[in-house]
Amino acid sequence: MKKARTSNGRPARRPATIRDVAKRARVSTATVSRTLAVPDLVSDAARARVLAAVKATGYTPNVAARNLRARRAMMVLVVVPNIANAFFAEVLRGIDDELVASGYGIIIGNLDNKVEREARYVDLVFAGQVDAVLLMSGHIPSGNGKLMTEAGVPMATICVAIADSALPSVMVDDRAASEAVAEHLLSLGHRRFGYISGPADNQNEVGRRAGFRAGLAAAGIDPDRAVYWPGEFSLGTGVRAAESFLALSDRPTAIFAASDTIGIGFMKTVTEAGLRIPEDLSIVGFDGIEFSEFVTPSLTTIRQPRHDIGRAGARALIDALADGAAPKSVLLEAPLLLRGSTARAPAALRERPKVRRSR
Amino acid sequence: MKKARTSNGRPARRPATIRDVAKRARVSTATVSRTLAVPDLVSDAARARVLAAVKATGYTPNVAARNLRARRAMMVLVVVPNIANAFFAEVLRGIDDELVASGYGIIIGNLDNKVEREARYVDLVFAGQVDAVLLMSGHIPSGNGKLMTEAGVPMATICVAIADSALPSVMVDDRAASEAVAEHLLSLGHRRFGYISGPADNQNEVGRRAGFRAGLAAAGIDPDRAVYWPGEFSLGTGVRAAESFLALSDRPTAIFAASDTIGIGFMKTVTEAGLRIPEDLSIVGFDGIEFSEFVTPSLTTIRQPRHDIGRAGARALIDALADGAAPKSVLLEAPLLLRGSTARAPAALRERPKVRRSR
DNA sequence: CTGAAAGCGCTAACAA
DNA sequence: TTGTTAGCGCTTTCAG
Repeated sequence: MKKARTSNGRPARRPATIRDVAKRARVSTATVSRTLAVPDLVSDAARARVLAAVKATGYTPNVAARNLRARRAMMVLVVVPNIANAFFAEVLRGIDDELVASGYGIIIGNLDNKVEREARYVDLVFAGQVDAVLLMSGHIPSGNGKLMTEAGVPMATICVAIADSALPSVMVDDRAASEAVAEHLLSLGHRRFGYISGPADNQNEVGRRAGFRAGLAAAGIDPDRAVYWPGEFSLGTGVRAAESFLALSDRPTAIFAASDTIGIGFMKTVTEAGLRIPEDLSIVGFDGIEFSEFVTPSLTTIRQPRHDIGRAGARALIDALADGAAPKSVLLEAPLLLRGSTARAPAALRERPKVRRSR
Repeated sequence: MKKARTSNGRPARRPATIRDVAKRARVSTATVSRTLAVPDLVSDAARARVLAAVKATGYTPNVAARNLRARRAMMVLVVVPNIANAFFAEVLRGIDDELVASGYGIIIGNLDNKVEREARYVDLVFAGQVDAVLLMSGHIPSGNGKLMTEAGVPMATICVAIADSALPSVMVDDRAASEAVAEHLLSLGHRRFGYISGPADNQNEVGRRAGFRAGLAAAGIDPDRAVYWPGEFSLGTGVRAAESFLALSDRPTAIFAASDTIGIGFMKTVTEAGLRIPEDLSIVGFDGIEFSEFVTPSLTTIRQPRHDIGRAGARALIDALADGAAPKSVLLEAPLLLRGSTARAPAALRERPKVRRSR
C-alpha cells in the first residue's frame, strides 16, 4: 500500500539495481557484477549487453550493499581539531589528493576544539564506517567508554605526535626546526628573547619550545631568561602576548611565536603600537601558512610542507591497508624561510657576545 | 579454510553483531534492534539484559547494513571548489555544526578547482552514499554522462548561485553589498576606480561587479571609466593586478577587490612599492576572512556571515530531508566593515563632483 | 563462461 | 511485549 516516492516528495525514480541491469541484459546478477569488477571473466557478447544495460538504466552500484558484503567502507576518517584553522586546509588537500587517487572517500571529523565531539567519531570507527583514520588532533579520541585505537583500524597521526602512544606519525621535526630559529636569531645578534606558546599539552608546542630553548642554551644563553607567554595556536594569543610585551620595561628584541597565526596577531598589535619590524624587533613564526607571506613585513617562519604531510599520511594508511602491515612513521624536513620580519638586533640593545669561559 | 584475521594482520576481533548481542541477552535480534531504536517498546527486563550485552560485547551497529535497510546514508556531501581556500573553512564549520547536531556525517568533495574531479562525486550521489548535497562550487557537477541534479537527492547551493538553475541557494546579496562599497568610496571623494575581478563566469563575480557598477552609475559616474583587472579569487590575482596598477600613469585612487584574498595580495604589493594605504590609495575587499583584519592596515571589507551561511545551508537540507519539501533559499545580510584601508581621496586627485547636467 | 544460491548485518512487518 | 521472517543490493563460492 505504500506509495513509491522518495522521502523528498519527488517522483519515485527508484535507482536501478543490479537486478534491473541483469534483467535488461538477460544475464544473471553475477555476470553483471563480474562485468563491472573483473571484465575479463565475461564473454564479449555478455559484457557488451551488460555495459549497454548499465548505460540505459543509469545504474550505479549501491555502496552500502557493496560495503556490507565486502566488509569495508572505502572511506577514511580525518579527525581535525578545528576545521576553520587555516593551517589544516592545505594538509587536507594533500590527504584528499592521495585518497581520491586510490579510490577512497574522506569523512571529516571536526572536533571544533571540543572533546565531547570525539565520541561521535569513535562510534563511526567502531561501526565500520571507515577503513582507516588520520588524526590531527594530537589526542586519541575516546567516548562511550571506548578508545578509538581499540577499534582495530589502521591509524596514524599527522602534523603532530601523541604523547605516550605507539601510533605512527607523519610530521616535521619541531625540535630541530626550532633550534634553527634560535640559531638564526642569535646570529643576528639578539640576546633577549620572547617565546609565545601553543597549548602546553600539545606535542608540537613541547617540541618547539624544547628546540628553541636548546638552541639558546647551545649558545650559552640561559633559556630561563627568555620571556614566555602561554596561549594557544591563534591570532588572539598573539594579540594578548603583544599587549603583555608592550607593557614590559625591558623588552626582548626577538620573538619566536609557536605558530604563524600567533606571530601575525603579535605583529599586527605591536606594529599598531608604533614599533617597527624588523628594525625594533624581530619575529619568527612557525608553519609557513599562505598569509604569512602577505603581512607587512612578510613573516620569517618555518615552512611545514603541509601538502606533503597530508599526502604522506594518507599514503601510509593506504599502504597499510594494502599490505596488512602497520603504517610507517615519516619525518619531513621543515626549512627556515628568511623573510622580512627578522634583522640584526637594534645596536643599543645588542649585548656583546659573552667571552667563552675557560670551561 | 580462511583464517580469521583482518586485512591488516591484526588479531581477528570480528566486531560484535546484533546476533552476538541477541544471543548473549537471550532475546531475538529484533528485540536488540528495538532496544536501541525505540526502548519503550521493550520490557524493562529485556532492555536491561540487552544493554548489558551491548556493553559487554562492545557492540556498535554496522552502518552499511543499517543504511542498506533504511535506504539512507545519514551523510551529506559538501562539494567545495578548493578546500585550501581560507574562505570555505569557516563555512564548513557552520555546516558541520548543524549536520552533527542532526546526526548527519559530512563527506567533503574537494574539486581542487578541477572539473575532472566532479565525476567521482556524481557517482557518490547516484550510488546512494549521501542523502543530500551542498554545493559551493557555483557549478552543477557532472560526469559519466550524468548531471548531479538528476540523482533526485535534495540539493542546495551555498555562498554562490548557479546561473540558469533552479537550485535553492543560501548566500548574501552580492549586488547590494557591492553597491554599498561604491557608495562608501564615493562618499570619501573618490572618483577614479579600479575593480579586480574574480572568474568571469562566477556568479559572485557577476553580482559584485554589477553592484559596484550600479553604485558608480547611481552617482553619475560612468562605470566604463573604471579600470578592470581580470582574475580569480586568489592572492596571485591581487599581486598581478597591483603590478599592472603600478604601471599605470593615471592611477585610480580607490580599488574594489572582488575578494579579500585579492585585496590582500594587492595591498602587499603596492605597499612594498612605496604607496601608502589609505593615504595614497583606498582599497576594499569582500568576504571578511579572518586575516583581513590582520594585514596592515586592516582591510575594509564586506563581511559574509560564513558560519551562518554554512548553518543555514545545512539546515535547509535537513529540513527538506525531514518534511519532504524542496530546500528553501535564504538571502543573508552582508555588512560593510569600515577599517583602515579606506580614507578620503588624496586632495590633489579628488575631482570636483560634476555639476548635475540639465538632462 | 555463466547461473543459482547463500549470505553480509540490520530493520520492519506480521504473528503470536 | 516478543520472535519469526523476509528482504535491502551486492559479491562470491560452487556447480554446471
